[in-house]
Amino acid sequence: MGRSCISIKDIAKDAGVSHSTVSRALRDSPLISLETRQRIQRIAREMGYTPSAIARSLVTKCTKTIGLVVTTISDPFIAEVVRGVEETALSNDYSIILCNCNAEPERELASVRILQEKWVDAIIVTASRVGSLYVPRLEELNIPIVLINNQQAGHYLHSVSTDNFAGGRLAGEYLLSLGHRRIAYLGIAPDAYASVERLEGCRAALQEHGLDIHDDWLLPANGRADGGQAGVAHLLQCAIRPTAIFCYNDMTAIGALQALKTAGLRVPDDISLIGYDDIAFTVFVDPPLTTIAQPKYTLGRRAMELTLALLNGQEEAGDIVLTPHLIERASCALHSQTC
Amino acid sequence: MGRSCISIKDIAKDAGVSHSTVSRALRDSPLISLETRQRIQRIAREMGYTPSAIARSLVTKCTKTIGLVVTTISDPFIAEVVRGVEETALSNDYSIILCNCNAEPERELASVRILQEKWVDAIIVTASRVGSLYVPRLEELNIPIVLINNQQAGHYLHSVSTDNFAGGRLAGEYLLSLGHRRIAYLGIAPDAYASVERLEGCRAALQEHGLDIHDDWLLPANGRADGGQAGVAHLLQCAIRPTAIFCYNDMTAIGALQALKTAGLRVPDDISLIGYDDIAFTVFVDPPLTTIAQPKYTLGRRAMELTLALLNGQEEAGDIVLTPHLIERASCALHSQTC
DNA sequence: AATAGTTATGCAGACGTGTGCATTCCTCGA
DNA sequence: TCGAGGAATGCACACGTCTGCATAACTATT
Repeated sequence: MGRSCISIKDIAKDAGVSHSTVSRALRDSPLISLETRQRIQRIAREMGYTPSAIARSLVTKCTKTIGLVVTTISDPFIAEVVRGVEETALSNDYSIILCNCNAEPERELASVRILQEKWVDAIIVTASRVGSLYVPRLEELNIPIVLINNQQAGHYLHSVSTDNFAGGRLAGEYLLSLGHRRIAYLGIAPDAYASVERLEGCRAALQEHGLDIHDDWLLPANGRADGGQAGVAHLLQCAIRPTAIFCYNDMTAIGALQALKTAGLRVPDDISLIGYDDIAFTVFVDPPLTTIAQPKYTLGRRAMELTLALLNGQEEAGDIVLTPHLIERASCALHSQTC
Repeated sequence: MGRSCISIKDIAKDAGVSHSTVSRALRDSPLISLETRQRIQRIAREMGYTPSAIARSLVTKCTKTIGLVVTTISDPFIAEVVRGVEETALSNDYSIILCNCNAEPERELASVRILQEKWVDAIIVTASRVGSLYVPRLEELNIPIVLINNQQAGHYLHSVSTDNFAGGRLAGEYLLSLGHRRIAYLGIAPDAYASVERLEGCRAALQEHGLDIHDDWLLPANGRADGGQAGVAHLLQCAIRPTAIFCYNDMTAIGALQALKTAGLRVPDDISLIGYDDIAFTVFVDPPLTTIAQPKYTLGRRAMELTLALLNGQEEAGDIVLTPHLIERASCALHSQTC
C-alpha cells in the first residue's frame, strides 16, 4: 500500500550530492554540469522516481489543473465540449477536475469550495444558465474564469461562444430560400440570451423580406424533447399552421418530430423542421435532422486555449465568438405555395 | 491576480496563538478549549480563510482526488457512468480528475503519468477495452484501481460490472417468448468479453429450447452505428433470414434499424430488433428500441462506493456484479410462424 | 603571485498544514 | 504544602520541491 515515495532526497543520497542539485538536474538547469545532470537523470530513472506535483504546487503556487464546471455531463452537447477542453488540456500538460452540478445551488457552492481548496489555476464553466450568486462567488477566487456560451461581464470573466444571431439568421434564410413564409419558433425562454438571439436572428432574416413571426407561433421550450412535444401540441391547435418550425435546439426538434409523427403529419412533406447544435444523434432520427451546427469541440478547445493564454498573462486575449453553420439533412423541404 | 493566500499563520498572528493551535481549532480538536476554538473559527471566517488542500495533501499523503479514465466522454453510455461516479465522489468530498484517452496508447501513458504525479488516491477506469500494457503500468502505482465493465485479475484491481450472460439470456428468452426461432446476433468481437458473454447467454436460452444460432447469423460489430448497418447488409444476403436480431448494443441496433428501413423492411413487423445498454436515445428512434438495460448511473456510483471502501481499508469489498433488465418498447413483435 | 571572474555545488529557508512531545498552568487530593 | 494529574497551548519538525545566496574550486588576467 502507499505510494512509491522516492523523493529527490533519496536520489541525492544515492548520487552523493545535495537535493538542490538533484532538483536542478532534473529540470535540466544549465547551472549543473552536463555530466552530473545526466548521471542524476539516469539514477532517477533507475530508482523509478516520479516528481510530486503536490509539493511542486505548494511552492510554485501553480497546480497545472483547471476546474471544469458543467450543468450535466449527460448532455451530448456538453460532453463534446468537455472533450475539446480535456484534450487540449492534456496536450498542454494540464489536467481538469470535473464538477457536475445539476444546476443545484448547493452543488455549485460545494464545487467552488473544492476548486478553491485544490488551488485550480483557472475555471471553465459550461452551463446553460449560470446561477446568479454563483459567478460573484467565483470571481472572489481571483483566477481567470472562462464561460462557454454564456456572455457575462466581469473582471476575471471571459467567454467563448457562438454567434446565436447569425445562427438564427442562417436558419431563417434557409427556410425562406425553400419557399417557407409561415415560420414558427419553438424555443422561447426569456431569461436565456441564446434563445432570444436565435429568434432575433431568424426574425431579422424574415423582416428583410417584409415578413415576421406570428405571435401564435412563438412557443416556449425547455431544451428537452418533452418541451418540443408540448410546443407542437400547441401549434396543432392554431387556426393557421406554420409550414416550418425553427427549434431552439436539436433535442427540442426531436421531441417536436415525435409529436408531429404521432399526430399523423409527415416531416418534411407536411411540415419542415430545423434544429440547432448538431448533436451526434441528429443523424439517427427519421428523417435526419437539418440543423444549425455549433462547433462544439472547437468551443471547448478554444476555451482551453483562451485559458492558457490568460494564464500566460496575455490579458488582451479577450472574448471569442465562433460562427455556426448550416447542415442540410432531410427534415426540410421546398414549400411552393404562397401564403 | 493570485490566490487569497491567507494561511493559518496569518490567523495565528491575528488571534495571538501559535499556528498549531489554529490548525487544531479549525479541525475542531478537543485539545483546544471550546472558547478558543470558537474564537479562532470566527476569525478564520472573518478573514475569508480557505484551507489549502495542496499543503494538507503533502503531509497527509491523501489528496481526496480520484482519477477517472474513460475511452471517450462522447459516448452517452460512458457519460452516464461518469455522472454516477462524479456525484458520489462530490457527496463524499472527493473530486475527480477526468482523463479522456481515446484508446490511444500515448494518451493513456500521459494520463497515468499525470495521475501519478498528482497523487490521486485511486483510479477508476471505464474502457470498453483496456490496453494491454496499460493495466500493468497502472498497477505499479500501488493504489486501488476499479475497473468498470471490464473484469480482469490483479493485486490492486477490482471491478464493477453487469452480468452480461444474464443480459444475453434475458434477450434470448424474450425473443423466444414472442415466438421467434430464427435469431441473429449482431456483435461478434472475439476480444471483447462482454460480447462473448452476451452471445453465450442468448445461446443458452435458445439451447434450452433445443435451438441455436445459425452460423450465418453471427455477425461482427464494432459498437457503432456503422457496424450495425454493415451487419444488416450481410444479413440481407442470406438465403434464410432471421426474424429477430439481438444487437451487441443500442448504437449497433440503431445502425441496423437504419439499414433495415433503407432496405424497405419494417421494424418490428418484418423483423424484430433488440438492443443493449438502454442509452437515452433509444426512446427517440422510430420505433423506440426494446433493449436490455444496464444500470449505468449505478455502475458509476457503485464503482465510486467500492473505491471509498477500498480507501478505508475494507479490502474484502471485492468485486460487484449488477443485474441487467429488459425494457420493452416497440422494436420487437410477436412472430407466430413456425420455422 | 595576487585578484577577478566563472562554474559547479551546497546551505538554508520557504510554501501551508499536521502532529508528537514538551511545557505551562491549574486543580485536586493527601 | 507538596505532588500528581489533567487541560490547554507552544515548539519543532515533517511532507517534497524550489531558489536566492554563499561557498568552493578552478581558470584567466594582470
